[in-house]
Order: sequence, then structure tokens, then C-alpha cells
Amino acid sequence: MRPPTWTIGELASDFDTTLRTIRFYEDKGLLTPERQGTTRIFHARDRVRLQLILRGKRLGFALDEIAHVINMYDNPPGEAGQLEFLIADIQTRRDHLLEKRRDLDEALAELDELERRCRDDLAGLGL
Amino acid sequence: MRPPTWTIGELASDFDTTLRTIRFYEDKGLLTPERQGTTRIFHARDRVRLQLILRGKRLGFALDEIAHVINMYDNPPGEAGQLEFLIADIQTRRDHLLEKRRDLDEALAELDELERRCRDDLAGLGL
DNA sequence: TCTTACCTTTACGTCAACGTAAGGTACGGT
DNA sequence: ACCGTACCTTACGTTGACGTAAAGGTAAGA
Repeated sequence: MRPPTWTIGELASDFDTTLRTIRFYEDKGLLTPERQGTTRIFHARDRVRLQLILRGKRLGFALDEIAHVINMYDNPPGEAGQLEFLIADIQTRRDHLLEKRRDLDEALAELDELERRCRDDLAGLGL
Repeated sequence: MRPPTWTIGELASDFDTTLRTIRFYEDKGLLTPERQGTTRIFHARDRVRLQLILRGKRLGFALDEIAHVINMYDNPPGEAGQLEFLIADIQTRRDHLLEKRRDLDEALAELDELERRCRDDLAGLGL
């Protein structure tokens, strides 16, 4: 029972993306798969990172920013100053996400309102 | 007291964007300002639309999709079939937004968890 | 009258995030 | 011996969303 690994093709189909995209992310330093000869072998760590990347993309973040964030998860630094810096960084990231959630909730509310109006119109047609 | 209007420069500074961006959106048919000679005059409608566009962008949507959505707000169709079609469309849009919110909440939870760990590490350094 | 501050159009440039083709390697099956 | 499949690299192409210069019009104020 040794730890599971994945090929690039498996990851691509698992997360519904493309080989090209995964290779591109490696090129950008976001993924660092092991190699057997030339073939990539992905371990759990890179699988998780890929998941984080794709989620970040769905949320509309650029790869640079995503890279910054997922690297925060890597190395909790050992030095106090660095730790405080990291914590401050986390704060601003969270603020960004909270702003985004406000946007999202507003958009949802407006959609609901629109649907209500549509249903009213639809009901009005029956009279 | 006639209804308020805005110049392109006012809108740009109000929403912290650029003239170029606003003109680009007009080019794409997302905005349709009135003209006085060659100069654009924006009314409340386009101001709202610009707000919606920029919010959509912050949420990571492409302009095509944004165009589709804000046009839904325009013309509640008068025909029953069309109305039902629109309602169905609203459903799928909402589903997308809800997925996005799940992503967002997960990301927030992980950030919180990371911060907790950092604070623990920081406290551990004091011993 | 001249400057400043707006606005305009046209058009080429740019950057991120891949897509896509060309050509090669390696392995399992028939 | 050959085929199909999955992997690889290199490198040019594409698309969306603007940026940025060039060249100019208009109206208010010194």
C-alpha cells in the first residue's frame, strides 16, 4: 500500500481539464510532479494543488495570485516576523474573498428578484 | 430637475476604471450611451449596466456571459414560452453562482485554518 | 489668443492563458 | 512486425480584454 499517484491524463480527466493546461501550470512552477524518465508522476500534494488552482480560476483569480496563495500553504515559516507577515497577508486575502462574496450575494439577490418578476408576469398572462 | 447624466470620465472615476474600458464595452454592445455630437452622454440605465459588468468581471465571468445576463434584465418578454425559457436560464445562472459560492466558502475556510495554524506556531515560539 | 482640460476616432501593441500542430518515445496487444 | 494509445517536447497560433500612442475637435478660463 504505497501512496497513490496519478498520471497527467488521469488528473486531466478527474478535474475535467487538459494535458496542456496541467503542463502549463508546471511550466509556471505551480506544479512540480516527479518524473519517471520523461513521464510525469503526480502525488497527492500536486493533486491538491491542482484542485486549488482550478478553484482559484473559477473564482476569477489570475495564476500569479493563485501561485502566491497556494505557496502560503506550503511552508509555514519558522520565524516570528515572517509568521506575522503571513498572517497579515491572509487577512487581505480574506478581505478580497469577502468582497467577492458580497458581489456574489448581490448578484444572486438580483437574479431572484428578476425571477420573481418573471413569475408575476407569467401569472398575469393567465388572467 | 431632469434625470442625471454622466460623462465617460465621470463614470470611469466613479467606478475606478478607464475610458478605454468603457468605450470597449460600448463597442461590444454592452453600453449604448446617448450622443451629443460625438460626445457620449450616459444615463442611469447605462450606469447601472456598467456596474453590473464590472461586478461580473470581479466574479470572473467573461464579457459574453455578462452580456447575456444583463440583457436578461432588459426585456422581460411578453410571451409565456419565452418567459419560461428565461426562468430556466435564471435557474442555471443561479446554480453557477451557488457553485461559485461553495468554492468561495471553501477557500475562506482553508484560509481560516491556515491562519489558525500560523497563530499556533506563533504562540509555540514564545515557550 | 493661448492654454488647459476634456472629449473623440483609428489602429497597432500587449499580456495571460492556454490551443494546436509537428514530430518523437515507449508500451501493450494481435 | 505493426497498431493504437498515452506520454513527451518544441514552438507557433489564438483569443479576450484591454493599453497606448497618434492626431485631432471643442469649450472654458487667464
